[in-house]
Amino acid sequence: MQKYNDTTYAILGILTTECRSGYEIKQFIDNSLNHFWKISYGQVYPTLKKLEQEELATIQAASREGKPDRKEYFLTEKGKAVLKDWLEQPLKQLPVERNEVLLKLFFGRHQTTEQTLHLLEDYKQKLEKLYQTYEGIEEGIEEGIASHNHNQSDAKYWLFTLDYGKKVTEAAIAWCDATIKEI
Amino acid sequence: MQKYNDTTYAILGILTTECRSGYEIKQFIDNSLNHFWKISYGQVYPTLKKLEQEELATIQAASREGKPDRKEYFLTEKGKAVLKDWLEQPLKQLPVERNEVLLKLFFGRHQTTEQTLHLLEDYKQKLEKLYQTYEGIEEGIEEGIASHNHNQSDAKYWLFTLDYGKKVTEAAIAWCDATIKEI
DNA sequence: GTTCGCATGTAAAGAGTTACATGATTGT
DNA sequence: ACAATCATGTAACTCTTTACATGCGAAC
Repeated sequence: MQKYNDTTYAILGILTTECRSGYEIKQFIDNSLNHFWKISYGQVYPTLKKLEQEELATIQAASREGKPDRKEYFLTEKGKAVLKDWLEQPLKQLPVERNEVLLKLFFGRHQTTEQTLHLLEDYKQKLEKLYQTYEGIEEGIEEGIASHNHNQSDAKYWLFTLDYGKKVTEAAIAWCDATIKEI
Repeated sequence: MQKYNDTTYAILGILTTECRSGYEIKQFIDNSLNHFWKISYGQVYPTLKKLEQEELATIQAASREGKPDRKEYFLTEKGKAVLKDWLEQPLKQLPVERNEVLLKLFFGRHQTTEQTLHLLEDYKQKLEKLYQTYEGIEEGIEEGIASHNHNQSDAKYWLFTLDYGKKVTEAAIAWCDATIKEI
């Protein structure tokens, strides 16, 4: 089976929800996958175009009263098969996550102690803000369940991914505290 | 002051250690920064070339008995100033770290429970291996201190970055365990 | 002589961001 | 008129990986 990139699989997966247009997909990623995935319109539209060319999805033009026309995409059987196949594939090697803070800290000898402390405090603050973002997304998902806006069995998995973000961010914040004390 | 990319700053920083050649820089990154930074020869050599063109470093050809010739790079005052300036700059926004596991888990509804469990167990195993890699790097740094192979005050910061990797990986492993139980 | 580690490099392809361009509809 | 939101798209640029090409010196 032909290989696609993860961005393609992400969009393929989102098309199993009620998201249908490029605009909506981008919104969805910004609101619900933002803790571990992001995407720009510069990727969304070309990828959708490719999806149709490869017959993984079909397009339907939709005029909805009160809003501009849009293109709605629907997975084909082939599209569903490609998604299913990807889900079954073993994980690739864990990617190295580049971290600007650690890179600067690594060269901490060339900074003053104040600068290093400031770096860590700034990082900690950003992490705390991130944590709050996660809580916000979590609430959004829970509201979505309550108002039946999205599939209940999807929500379960969505909450798992959020928990990951929270746990890992907590650990990073704790490391900041410990390192600030040790410097 | 002109801006460069983080890869350039990483190399600039490494040139403050005893690493002098492109080959050595690549080795160093693979051995000591591998938990939060990586680089390919396709970046190393062109970046070094640019460093010289921009007068951030000078080249010296070096013949060492028993080994092929190589080019040794030395930071200029301008190079040191650029590095220092970057260290002082405030952090950019935290990047979104794409995570293939979370992406697959997000679409867990389209998998069997067995598949999801397998995904998480595979991830956990990879994280444990990663943790061991960190311990290996840590030992390497400690040996480097003992044998005076590298600057003592560098080592302090290097160990901080490793601790980060360990703490965050631990949290991820704990999340795997908790999620496996909950599924 | 051939394999391994040391050493330097480039070209092409792929991935992703940014900035731009366009236009509909609704509310103020 | 105008701003805001919804909506689609492209071109240029940057960054990175991969694959290839080359060659020295040592050890077996």
